[in-house]
Amino acid sequence: MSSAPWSRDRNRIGAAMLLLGDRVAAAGAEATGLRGGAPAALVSLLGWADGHHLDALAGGLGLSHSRTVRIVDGLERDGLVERVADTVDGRRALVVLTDEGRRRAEAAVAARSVVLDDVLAVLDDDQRRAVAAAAERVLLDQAVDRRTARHICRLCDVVACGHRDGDCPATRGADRREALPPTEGESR
Amino acid sequence: MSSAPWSRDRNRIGAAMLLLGDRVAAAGAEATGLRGGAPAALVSLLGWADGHHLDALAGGLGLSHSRTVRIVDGLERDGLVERVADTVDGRRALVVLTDEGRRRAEAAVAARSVVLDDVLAVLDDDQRRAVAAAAERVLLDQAVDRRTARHICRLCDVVACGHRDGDCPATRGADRREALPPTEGESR
DNA sequence: CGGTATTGCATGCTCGGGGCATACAAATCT
DNA sequence: AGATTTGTATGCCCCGAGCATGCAATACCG
Repeated sequence: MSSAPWSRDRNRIGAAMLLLGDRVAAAGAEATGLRGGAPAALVSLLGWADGHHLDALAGGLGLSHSRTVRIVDGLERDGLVERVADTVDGRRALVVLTDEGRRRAEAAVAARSVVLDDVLAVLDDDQRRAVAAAAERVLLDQAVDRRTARHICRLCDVVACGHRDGDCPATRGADRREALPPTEGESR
Repeated sequence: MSSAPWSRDRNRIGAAMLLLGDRVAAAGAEATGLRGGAPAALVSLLGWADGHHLDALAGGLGLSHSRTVRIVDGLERDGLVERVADTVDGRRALVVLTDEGRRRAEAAVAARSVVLDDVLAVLDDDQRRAVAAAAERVLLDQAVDRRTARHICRLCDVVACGHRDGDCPATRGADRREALPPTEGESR
């Protein structure tokens, strides 16, 4: 059997990607009871933004400052997040997860994993590994800077991702491009 | 090098998927000058919904009837679509693409292809084939019925997809589940 | 054949997400 | 101290999404 034309393969990849995106978004919304950018905000907080100031979160989410303010307002209203004043710089509002917020964020991450498992269950181990290797290559290639990397990783399970031990492809790709010292500690 | 744990692979697949989704959505919006569900509506019209009534389009897009009405309103206002009365059933408003609408829809499909090519360019041929094979399997597995299949295919390039010659994985998957005669022409 | 139910489209309304422009507060510069 | 910069919050608007409802055409049924 000769291989299908690339246009056909390409289209299938796009369709499967769209399906996964829909499912993941729905799962995140259901697991947190939140919609729009709020689930991603929660997960990003869990991953890297906890205790950071509001603008850093906005940058990582790829949202405007004002939008991020409203999202944090909502999370605070729901008791998932607290604003604490930065003792060093009084202008800054540091956003910290509450215990309940952490639980919700973890639930969102878990829900995403469940969906991915479900959708990918039909593949065999070799296929899953092949897709993962391709994904790693794509991430290394596409994460052109740290801000982009954080945006890509806005729904990541930071532990699984490898963020903690320097194995996150997006971060690695970004560092390579920016020629930062690879041990640089997450800049502002 | 031993293989990475599945949780790590899974997360990378999810991240790459999210990246692709963002890029495709942005490209569709830019190519059409439209936002929200409108680009998908155009592409679905081009693919299978041209000349169908409004509710069919709503079902395929996975949107409410009223939302679809507004989207069609907008497309009509922009001269991309026309409502024509169904001569058989006077209640129905058939939605047909104008020439300009067809051009826009084709532009959206092309933009999606460009993005997919760009993102996947870093892979070698074997990897692309492997990912495509995995995508096909996922689609066959996940398209549980025709409505779902159309939703999955709402951004598809219908020619490349294989819709026209019975090679669309989503449609095949749906037909298998619904045990419909495989040669059924599904409306249109 | 006339009345009722169903189907299909359109519209008013509300909710919420998103961003822009702006106002305000703290810190830094000169 | 005043001026500028940086960070946050708010008013405003646009638009996407759905629900409930209204209305028209068709289909069903006595």
